[in-house]
Amino acid sequence: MAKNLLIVESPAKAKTIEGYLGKDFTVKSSYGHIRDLVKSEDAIDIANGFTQKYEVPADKKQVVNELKKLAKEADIIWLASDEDREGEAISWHLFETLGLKDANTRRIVFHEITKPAILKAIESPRKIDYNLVNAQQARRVLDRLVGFELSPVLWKKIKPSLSAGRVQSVAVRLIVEREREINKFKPEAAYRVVAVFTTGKNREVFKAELPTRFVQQSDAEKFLNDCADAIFNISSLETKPSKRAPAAPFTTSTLQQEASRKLGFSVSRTMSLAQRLYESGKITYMRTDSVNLSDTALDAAAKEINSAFGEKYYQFRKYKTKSAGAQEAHEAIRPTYFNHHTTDGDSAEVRLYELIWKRSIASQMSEALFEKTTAKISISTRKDELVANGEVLRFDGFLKVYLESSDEEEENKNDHNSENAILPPLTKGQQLNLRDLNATERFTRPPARNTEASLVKKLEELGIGRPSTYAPTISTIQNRGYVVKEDREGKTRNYHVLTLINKKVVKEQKSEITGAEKAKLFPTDIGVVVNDFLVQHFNGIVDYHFTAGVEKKFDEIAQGLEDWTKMLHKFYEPFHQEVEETIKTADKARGERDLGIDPKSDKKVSVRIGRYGPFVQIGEAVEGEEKPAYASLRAGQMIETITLEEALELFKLPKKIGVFEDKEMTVAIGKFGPYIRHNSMFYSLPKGVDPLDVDEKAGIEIIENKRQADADKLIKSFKEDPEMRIENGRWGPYIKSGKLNVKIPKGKEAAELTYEDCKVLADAAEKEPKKPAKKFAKKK
DNA sequence: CAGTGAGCGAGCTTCCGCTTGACTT
Repeated sequence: MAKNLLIVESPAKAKTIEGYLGKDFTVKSSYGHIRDLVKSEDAIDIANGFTQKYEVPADKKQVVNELKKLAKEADIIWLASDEDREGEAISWHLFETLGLKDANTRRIVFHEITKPAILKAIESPRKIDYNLVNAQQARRVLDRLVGFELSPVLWKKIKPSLSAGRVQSVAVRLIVEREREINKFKPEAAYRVVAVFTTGKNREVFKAELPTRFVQQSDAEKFLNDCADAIFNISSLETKPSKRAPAAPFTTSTLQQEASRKLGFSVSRTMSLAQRLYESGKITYMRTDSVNLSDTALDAAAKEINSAFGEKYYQFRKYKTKSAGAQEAHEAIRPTYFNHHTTDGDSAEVRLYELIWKRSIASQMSEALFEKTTAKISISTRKDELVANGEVLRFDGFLKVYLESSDEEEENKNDHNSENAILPPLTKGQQLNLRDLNATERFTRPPARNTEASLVKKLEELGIGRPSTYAPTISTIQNRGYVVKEDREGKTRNYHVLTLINKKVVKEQKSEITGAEKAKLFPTDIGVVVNDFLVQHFNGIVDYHFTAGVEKKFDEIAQGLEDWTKMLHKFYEPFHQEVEETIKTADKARGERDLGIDPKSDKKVSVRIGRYGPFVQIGEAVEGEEKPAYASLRAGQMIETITLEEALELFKLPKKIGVFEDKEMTVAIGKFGPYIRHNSMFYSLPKGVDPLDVDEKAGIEIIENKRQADADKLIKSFKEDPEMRIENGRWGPYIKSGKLNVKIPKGKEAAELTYEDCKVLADAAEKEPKKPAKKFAKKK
């Protein structure tokens, strides 16, 4: 029988440690926190020093019971939860809930899961640090008070079931404010001049650019004309060495960012893949804010670099955390075994593993060395000089395995930049042959919309949220409908290009797509209304620096410099006052906006949020008079930005366009685009057709075309039941039984199936359990 | 793939952080 019970937070960790400690130790996991505040209003007794009422949630009862039993049988209980605020609280909750005794309980901590680290920890146990526990309680209580007092204000003033909190509300605010910056942004055009020169016998080609841009087209044109007969010489040539150092190994946040940029993973996908790698022992813990590598890891990395790449590629490095709120209870995310350059598993797992391996290995490698060359080119007819930049890699160093990407790079990838190309051999004074010269109109860019990962980056910079909550927070603000992750189509924009051809300037107009977005975060109307309400009435809470401020207080509590109940009182009293005041005095917020007057009816046009979402209204509801006209906004339209014209357009549809086979045809726009409704059937309009242009004749044509296409698809129909048919689909034939599509089992020939065969298959398919509507459906 | 948009009232919603499943494809 084991004499010792050691409890950690994660079962995967428990398994590893059990292997290190031998049979005198039973190592178990608490699966994170084992208790939480009760859900009801009496969870916190404010008048009584913020006394808390805790309960063991249903899904934790089993764990707690097992731990209780094992604790009774053990001589010594080792509480080995993480060494941070939350970890200390977990130990305290375990102590309380399991009914442990001071005499045989030991609190130990370690930062890395290695045998020496754990043995060392066991040699120097301590007591539970109640200052740290108090800091956690203050954090927990403050979050509950903020969340559970603020949310009901929203239910009263905006809509039921809404939520607000210290973290999520700031996340939404970041998205709303970024969207406003983008809407406000006015792009400025200027001409960028690029010249292409040839040199030497082989007529090698390189590009040079004018450092200044011309706002006026006439200035750009004059420049080009001036160059028509000019002589170009290298006026100066400068070569400077430069170097680049590798990035620190991954934390949760940087892993999410790189996996998003390089692999296109959402933050939750990254985390669940990382969890799988962690559970199968391939990487260290994936929820961390530390950039530290353990000594054993450093040794292993050094060994691997020396043997795989050679000594000159190795460089010992120690990284310091940059994020203010870091608690560093774990190591950085790294492979468990540096000599495993790749791994098995599905391709996403493999790609994430390789990313982690490369980043970790590169972090202990030498700098990359470059030679940067800048050539200035004089123009005999102008004072301006053209500049050509070249970069030559002299030693690859860490670039042999890994190059960190950046958001800016993503931004610039459309801009055909000539920067950092390789220059041919050049000499000072050398005369160059001009091959091409043009001036292209370029526009300043609005600030970039956030991706999930770039939002995580900002939250981390502000010290808001923790590694374990970044992914859930991003999901929450989407699930609440405050923010949507969407693709949006761009708009066509014209720009001008001036080109010097045969010593004459030729003007050309070209067009490009601008503003197209893929998987970016957009605020919704309800997100905007909730945010504006919170900013107006609870500015202190949604202030970007609120968390940083309270974190400072929590640190003081943790150091025993501040009393946690005093701190909470100081916060709570004015906050609660604000809540009461707002409930009493604030108006209901519907985000209403007046767009102007409808020229046809002379009535007021307004938009606001209704029960079913945002809608436009023409006129006002007055008793005894005709009801106002209503129309819902379409996807991509927002209260804040819709114009009067766009709003009035909404009333042109649905439109009756005529009669076909004694039934009316109606054109409307639905979730999947414009369609014709006829005899309870839907017919999508062909792409590019304006629904307002569709008349009776065009409508009939569309319906007949669709019927013809359906007939072409038909393989077989049955007299017994007109709803039952076999059709040719994209992936081969299938049975269509009413609304249900049924796969044809392998080995059966579609054309030979009888009605009875189809009926049996369809009935079987009907009985099959339907997949749930959402992955994480509502909790009961 | 609708068009809707009044009011009342009971009963419900909601936070952040620490952990994994149990589900699909």
